[in-house]
Amino acid sequence: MAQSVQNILERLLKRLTLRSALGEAEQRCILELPGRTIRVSPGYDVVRIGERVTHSCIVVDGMLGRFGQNVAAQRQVTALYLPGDMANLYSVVVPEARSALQACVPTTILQIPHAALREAAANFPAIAEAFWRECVIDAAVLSEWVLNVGRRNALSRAAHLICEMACRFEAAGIGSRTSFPFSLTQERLGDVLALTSVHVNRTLKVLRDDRIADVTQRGTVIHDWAKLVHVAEFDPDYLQLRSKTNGHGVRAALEPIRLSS
Amino acid sequence: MAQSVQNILERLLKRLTLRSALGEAEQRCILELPGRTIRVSPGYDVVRIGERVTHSCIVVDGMLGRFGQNVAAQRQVTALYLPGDMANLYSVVVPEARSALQACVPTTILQIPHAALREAAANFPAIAEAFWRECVIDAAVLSEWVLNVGRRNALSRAAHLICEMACRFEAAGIGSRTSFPFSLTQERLGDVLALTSVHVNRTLKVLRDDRIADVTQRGTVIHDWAKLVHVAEFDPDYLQLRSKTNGHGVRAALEPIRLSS
DNA sequence: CGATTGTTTGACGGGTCTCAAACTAAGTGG
DNA sequence: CCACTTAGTTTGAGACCCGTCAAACAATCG
Repeated sequence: MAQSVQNILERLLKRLTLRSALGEAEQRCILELPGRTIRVSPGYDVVRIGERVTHSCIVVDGMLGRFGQNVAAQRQVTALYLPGDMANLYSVVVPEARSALQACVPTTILQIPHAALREAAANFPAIAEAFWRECVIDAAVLSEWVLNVGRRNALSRAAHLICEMACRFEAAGIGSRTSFPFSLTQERLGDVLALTSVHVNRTLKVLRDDRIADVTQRGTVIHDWAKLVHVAEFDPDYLQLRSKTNGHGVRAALEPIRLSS
Repeated sequence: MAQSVQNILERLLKRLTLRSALGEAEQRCILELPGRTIRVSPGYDVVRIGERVTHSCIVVDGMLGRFGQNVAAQRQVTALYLPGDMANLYSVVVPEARSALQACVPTTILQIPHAALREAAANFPAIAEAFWRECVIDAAVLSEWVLNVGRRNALSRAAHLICEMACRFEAAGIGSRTSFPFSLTQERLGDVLALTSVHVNRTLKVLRDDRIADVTQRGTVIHDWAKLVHVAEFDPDYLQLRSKTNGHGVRAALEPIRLSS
């Protein structure tokens, strides 16, 4: 709980190097980013719509959700951010917030000034590229979510969310693939899944009765991963969580920018 | 129709400078990008899922759609690209395609090698930032689409799509706000709106009968913009189509990267 | 122990899907 | 110029998934 800023930045660095190759100087630059941690309660708006954002934040502990809203005051979560995630890295290049960022549970965040992130990106093109890549992967996850909401029914959609959370919690080093501290009220789950809380309840009941997974206030436990994946039509590739910086993939692709800077 | 590569790059440059400040050298760099145009028929896959992409493409004429697919072979369009748009700029940093890119109508595209785009980004940090920003805005549009699919009914959803297309066609300089060449088969519209073609038909009929808008094979005509916007709950801000590079906004934000490179 | 927040369950209604068939438009070849 | 084909649009009937409304139940905290 009481993690030092240093620990958090190491976790961020681990996340970045999973997908982008960073040299020693660049890694040091990331670890030396300035920032201050704040702790917020569930429902607290870290960013409000229309606000001009000056800091990006890393989730240290807890969970943040990105929200859109229609006139009927129905909310729709468009992204969930776990410990180690840069929740609004994109605000560095588009500082006018078009969606809110809200704590889903008691949450600690580390706020890093845009100026520091820009300076890091300016000094190290590989960092600029890593930031760009993180934003693109964020969009890929969002893209999968459109497919989810548009083309899967409530059961499959809920199962898909659980699969995604399982993979992301595991990658973040929190809990295991089959048991992790993912717990939202059914109301908030409805905001994520585009369902009413009543239907969320019925859907979770099916997953429970079929002995596939339990999603409760005390966390999530998966009893039958294979069946869950099947119901969800889940393919984890889009999360880009498997390291690629050791093969010839990303590293090779990076070279042109590296060489000419 | 027979536009020169030069014309297309000028259109691209116009798009970029709408949202990012680029100096003279940077503008010249964009205009000197190499590429070749190809013409494809509706249904042609410019990019297939799983493919390793080596070129990004700009839409010259026609329209491209980005597709995801679930196991039931239901397709979901996650983005539409109009003339002047960089359809898969993101592939520069994530070359493994996670979704297909398909021509929706007869389409001409300009393919630009990743290497050239990387070199431009490496030589000019402002170009790297502009590319990053375009990807982030793409994601913002996607984010609005999640809200659309998740929280609006068929009528409102269709109206929202028409509003978005109206603004984007206008910004691209094609047709007018109330009359523009947006025409897809109702089957493809269903792929975009996450509806069956039958229900697309019924929905368009309501818009037609209420004298709000006509979407036909010969294009789209809007009869009552105010009513359409109201039905759609449309707010164009998320498209980021109004120039901001003349105020102190983006230009000021750019300075840190400019200065230290 | 009451207040509050969240979960669970039931009955009913409506928006969208499915299946099916008729209709229209455009192109092709005899 | 006219059958014929093909792709797309339009309309109807019935079914199903999920939303709405309502109320009981459970858990947590002062």
